[in-house]
Amino acid sequence: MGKRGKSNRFNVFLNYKLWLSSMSGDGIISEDVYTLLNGIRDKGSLKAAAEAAGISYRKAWGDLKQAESMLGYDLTEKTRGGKKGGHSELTPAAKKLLEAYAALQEKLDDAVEEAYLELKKKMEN
Amino acid sequence: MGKRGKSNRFNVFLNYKLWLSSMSGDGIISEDVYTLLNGIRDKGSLKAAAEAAGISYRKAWGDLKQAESMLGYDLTEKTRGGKKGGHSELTPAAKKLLEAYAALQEKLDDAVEEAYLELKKKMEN
DNA sequence: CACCGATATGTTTATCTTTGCATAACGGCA
DNA sequence: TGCCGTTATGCAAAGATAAACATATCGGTG
Repeated sequence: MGKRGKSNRFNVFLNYKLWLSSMSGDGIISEDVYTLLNGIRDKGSLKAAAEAAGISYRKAWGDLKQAESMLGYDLTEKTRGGKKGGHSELTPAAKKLLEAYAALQEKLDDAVEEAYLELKKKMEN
Repeated sequence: MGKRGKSNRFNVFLNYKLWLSSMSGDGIISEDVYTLLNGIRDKGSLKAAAEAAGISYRKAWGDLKQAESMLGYDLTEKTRGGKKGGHSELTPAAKKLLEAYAALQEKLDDAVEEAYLELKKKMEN
């Protein structure tokens, strides 16, 4: 089986994180927000979406509020009271954003995977 | 000049961050480490590199140590004492890593820029 | 109308990250 | 040998971030 290979393996993973910011850099729409929006679409409430995402309701609510204020339009339509206590659902703009983001993420996942393989190859020889 | 355009501009920027981690996810080589390595190559000392990067020496030293322990080999060769008090320089492995990383970053910058334009186009119509 | 469960929001705690401080070792040089 | 500037490292202090807690509001429903 020879003696090469196996010697200097580059055993690390390449990770990345995306986010949108205002031009001043302060406002942020993080990956958390996308997760939340997905959760809201699936569950119909911010509370349930926050639980599913593993973050506190307080933070989920704050993140969402900031995202909406940064974009300048609503991502969710919320109601209080009613038979189920209230609910939240996505606006058409939010649906569009989710769709566009999913495409973006898929493309970047591929690019990162490819770049990682190249990095690995360079580091292993 | 018509009335379209200008109405719903998607005035946000797409940002991203890269890092390497061990398979267990704990060890991390962040962008800070690459900045530090570049600084060490240019300045010849970790102290100067940390200052240039705008982080404390304490953190710079810790980050570097962790990166080296995670990779399993040294990225810098350091000496204490001597005429200038001591100095640090990159190992060949670190130079290789910097080179490979620069290529990776360039490729991903392009991919992100492209993805951003697509996202923008989708969101603006 | 009292209750329920979700939204809405301020306030306090806890957790995590980074800085700052202190101290030691090192090795040329005056 | 005493000084200088850098590496090396522990530990306490400060800052940033998120969780927890505490209320208040709302609107169907029993």
